[in-house]
Amino acid sequence: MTQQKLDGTVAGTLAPAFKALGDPVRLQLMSMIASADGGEICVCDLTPAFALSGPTISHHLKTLREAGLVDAERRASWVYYRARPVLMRQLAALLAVDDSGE
Amino acid sequence: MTQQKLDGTVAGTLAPAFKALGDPVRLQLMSMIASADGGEICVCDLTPAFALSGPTISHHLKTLREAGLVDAERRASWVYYRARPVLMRQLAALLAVDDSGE
DNA sequence: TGTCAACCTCGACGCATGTCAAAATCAGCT
DNA sequence: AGCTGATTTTGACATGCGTCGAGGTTGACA
Repeated sequence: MTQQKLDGTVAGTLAPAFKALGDPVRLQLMSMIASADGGEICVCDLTPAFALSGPTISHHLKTLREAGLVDAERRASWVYYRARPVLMRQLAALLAVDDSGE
Repeated sequence: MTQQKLDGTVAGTLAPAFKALGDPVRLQLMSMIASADGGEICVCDLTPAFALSGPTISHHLKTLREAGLVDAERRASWVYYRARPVLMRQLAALLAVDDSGE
């Protein structure tokens, strides 16, 4: 009887992060940001990679920001995004733990 | 310039799985299923663990099923759910890869 | 001060989602 | 056949989400 129900607080914290990754556009944005050379990438390099309007990309980036998956910093005219690996590691760890019983 | 945009097909396949995990209830359901003793667990053991109606739990289980995260099998009057670790490993691997540049 | 480019916010539009009660299905039992 | 319990489906409702165009803010530069 090891039905380990995840703690409600943990679930409430991690679920929004999974949710933020649950959109193909945001998943691709996240992969571009996380694998960017120098650890960061400008919005002006992200936007033209998609057939979507600027506001829509901005909205998705805000979602990733609010989920705690990325950080943004303005320098001069450009805004640079970088990944926050701590949270990503938590997500990966949770999936691995779920996996352990098999 | 390693802005590795995830392939659109991959993103379209994996995003729904992340999306399915993007709800606290489903995340807890998933943890109970994945860590269940014997690798499987009955719906009748899942439902009372939440302050939600039976139909609502059934709906969330269907979402997990359609995302490819779990399998269901009916035996006698009861339906048993078990995790599909292959997909979970893909998700974990993607997060780890994103992480590698840091 | 004015102008331009980059980026974000606002308001609106359809569509998807979480939830429930009610009804349907399924399997065992009498 | 009929009853009972377990699970899913259906129909409905309110809320949330992805998208866009229009407008606003910020910073550089002349």
